[in-house]
Amino acid sequence: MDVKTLCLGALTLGNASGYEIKKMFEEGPFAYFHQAGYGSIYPALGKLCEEGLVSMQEHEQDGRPDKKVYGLTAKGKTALEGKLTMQPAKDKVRSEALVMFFLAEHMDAEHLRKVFDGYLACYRDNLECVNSLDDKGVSPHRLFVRGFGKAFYQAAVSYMEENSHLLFAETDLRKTGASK
Amino acid sequence: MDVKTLCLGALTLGNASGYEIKKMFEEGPFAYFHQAGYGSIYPALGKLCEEGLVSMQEHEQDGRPDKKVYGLTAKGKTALEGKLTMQPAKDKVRSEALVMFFLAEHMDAEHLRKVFDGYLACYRDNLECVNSLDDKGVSPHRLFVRGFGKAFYQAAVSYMEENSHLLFAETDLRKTGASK
DNA sequence: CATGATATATATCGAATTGATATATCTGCG
DNA sequence: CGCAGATATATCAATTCGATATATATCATG
Repeated sequence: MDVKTLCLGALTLGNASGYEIKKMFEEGPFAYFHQAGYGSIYPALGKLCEEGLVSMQEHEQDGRPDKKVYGLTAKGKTALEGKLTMQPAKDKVRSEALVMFFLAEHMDAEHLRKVFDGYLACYRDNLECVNSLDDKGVSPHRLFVRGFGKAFYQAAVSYMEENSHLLFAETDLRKTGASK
Repeated sequence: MDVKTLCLGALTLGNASGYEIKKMFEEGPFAYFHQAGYGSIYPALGKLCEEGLVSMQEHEQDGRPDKKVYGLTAKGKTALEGKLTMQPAKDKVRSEALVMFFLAEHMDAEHLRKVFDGYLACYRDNLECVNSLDDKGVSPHRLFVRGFGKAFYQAAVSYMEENSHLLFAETDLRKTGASK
């Protein structure tokens, strides 16, 4: 699934600028399961415009550069529906923190602790963030996706809270002599 | 974390060829939290060799091309330890299936069902696969990482089993007239 | 026994993506 | 008043992806 398809998908939520689409991947509805940066969004919108799959309207703004608001055309909607008939690729996770934990024996104990604390804090934030969303009026499909994210964050936080000893056991023993 | 660093990390598990490193990301220990393809692994190993961070030894083989087995040098181990002092980037998930579920209203009901069934089956496989691993003799750090994967897979499978109705509710109503 | 699929093994290449940066201005805070 | 952060578009080098090429062994299937 390329960024062009993702942009078409984002525009089904309503007209938006490149900047706003970026935010959908950063903090918005797509944040939990996909990402895209300016460097791929702006060229993608340009190409989609050329192909007639999206329309563009410039809104003058004082000071800031003109806002270019894109919208899905009928042709674009059809193209998106076509893309959605494919088989989705397998999920891809890339977690530098887990790589580091895996290689923890090559790490300084203090830094390991710092990385762990940051990682847990991050997942707690994510969880709190999803939990604070209002589900009223959200379509069941999207609640399914949101719930999936919630379940994942919850599982991650619980697991870390219950199993941190696996990462710190040896260090603790060395430092305190004995601790459970 | 670039592929060069990942290769150094993979080589801490023992000497390996590019092909074997790829498999570590495909089915092996890294499969659950990172990935890398030939197109990045082979150039990375070449560069690491030039920089003296890994050593290389060719093993003749009958028929198949010579196997090039790489090993971590002392300099390489130091370089890896240096890389592991950084702050890890945020986890990145990209799930085409979740994008599709999010946009399910634009999809054919039959295809949606097929995608869902495939997705659930895939996570069940993953879970079974991790559960069948033997934990004996594995260091606690690595058990932590493995357990994290297990927790995630378990959460995904349970969530999908319990909440599929959110994706199919409307369709079911249309087709059967009423079904809970 | 032939055929085809899968595994071993390295390597390359165009296309896509990342991540950082440049530019310019407004808003809100202390 | 200054400074950080938000708004907004855009580009670019470096990296990564995904597919493909090459060559052979092995294993199952009809």
